[in-house]
Amino acid sequence: MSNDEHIYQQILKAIVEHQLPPGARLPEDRLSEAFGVSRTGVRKVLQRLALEHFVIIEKNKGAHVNRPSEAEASEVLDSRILIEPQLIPALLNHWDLTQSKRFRSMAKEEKQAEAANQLAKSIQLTARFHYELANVSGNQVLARFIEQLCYRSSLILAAYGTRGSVGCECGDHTQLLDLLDEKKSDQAQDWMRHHLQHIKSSLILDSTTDDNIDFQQLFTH
Amino acid sequence: MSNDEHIYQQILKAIVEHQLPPGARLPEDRLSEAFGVSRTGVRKVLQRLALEHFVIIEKNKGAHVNRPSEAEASEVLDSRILIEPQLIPALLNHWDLTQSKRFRSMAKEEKQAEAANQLAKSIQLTARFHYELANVSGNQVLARFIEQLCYRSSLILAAYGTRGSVGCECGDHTQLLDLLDEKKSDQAQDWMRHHLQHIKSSLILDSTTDDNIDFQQLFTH
DNA sequence: TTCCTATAAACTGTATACAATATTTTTTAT
DNA sequence: ATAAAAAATATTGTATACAGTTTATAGGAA
Repeated sequence: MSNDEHIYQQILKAIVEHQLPPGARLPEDRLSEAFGVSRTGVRKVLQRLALEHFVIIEKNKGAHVNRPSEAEASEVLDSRILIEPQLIPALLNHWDLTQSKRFRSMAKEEKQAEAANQLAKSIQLTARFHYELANVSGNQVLARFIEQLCYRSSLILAAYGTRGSVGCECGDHTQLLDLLDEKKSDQAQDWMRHHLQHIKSSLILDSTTDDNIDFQQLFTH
Repeated sequence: MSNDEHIYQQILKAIVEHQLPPGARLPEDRLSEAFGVSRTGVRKVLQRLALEHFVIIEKNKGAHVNRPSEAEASEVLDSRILIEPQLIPALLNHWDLTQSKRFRSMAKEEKQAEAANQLAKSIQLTARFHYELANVSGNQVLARFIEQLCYRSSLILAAYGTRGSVGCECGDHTQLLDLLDEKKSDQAQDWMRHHLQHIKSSLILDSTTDDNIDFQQLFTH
């Protein structure tokens, strides 16, 4: 793996696993020192992360971890709800025992991570289950897009997730695998739709943001 | 518009409108001279274009305009076929006379550009019709993705399009607008699906690439 | 104290320098 | 004349320098 890619993966992982919370500043000096490269290298990575909506870069103010708006959160989930179920027919064309076993082992790992309260690992595996599944459909272009949306969803959970959100998201992926094994395309699609809808409704999207609190309403009763 | 954004738009335009054909090299010196900035600025833009699949950057070899593989071409069109029709229900929620007029004037401009054989303008307007339509659906995340896919489609046309492809792609967008005005959601979705399918099948995806010609088969008859 | 202002420190934006790699041209031997 | 080898040129990758901007700190007046 190239050096840039390594730095990219490290920072993305830290953001997605909520080590770097939304709003956290990312000074180029500190990062270049941490990774042992010049600012040139980290700037490149930060610009990529900005294009992918994981960080925001403001002119002369540098980069900070994105705090997704409610609209963004909603749209990312809606996009997944629209696309992921649609991938299932193509996915079933490539579905076989090997795939089934692979995903079952992933689902098992997920449950273990969740049981052991390993938040970071749990988040990582949940996202991975979805985008690896998208990948089986065979359309790389869509799979890459879904991968991005899964990572963005992890970031959204950091901002709007309830305590049990990640566990919720797990739901139980083995249910889906059962339907896939039985080639029940329509039911699998419905399951996926409801699964994602469930995640979306577990978010707290009630337009009370930190920096825009209506004190008048809050203290007048 | 920031300076970077200006350079980005200029180069993207040149690629999408087939001024810079697939395979064309993009030396940083030449570009920085042309735009009157240092290499730093153009590198940033080239890296963005690479992430978006408009150019390919090879280590120590620099950037050249991407020549999409057949698989990529096929997947980009398939992605549009999957998503764009699905956007129509949401789109109809925001559809009114103002929108209708706006798009009819765009469709008219398209026809004129095509009639006048203005290839570049024609390509630009055809892509724009689609991604502006996606934008009306209200989901910015999906709309931005569709915008990318539309531009990539233009690049794909440069590589695999037949002479009449661009004209073909125009089909007649006013037909769709008629269906939208009548709120015929299902028919509009079908129209969109067939429209995109038509564009896809107009491409020449027959695995005979320039650098892999089977001379044996070609001259043995 | 609290607020405003001035100064200092930290940080980003852009250009440039230099080393490493690739490409082209020239030279040399067969 | 052709092909291989060597030198010269061009191009990219990375670090660094410096100017411009923002943010933090300190000092002084109400």
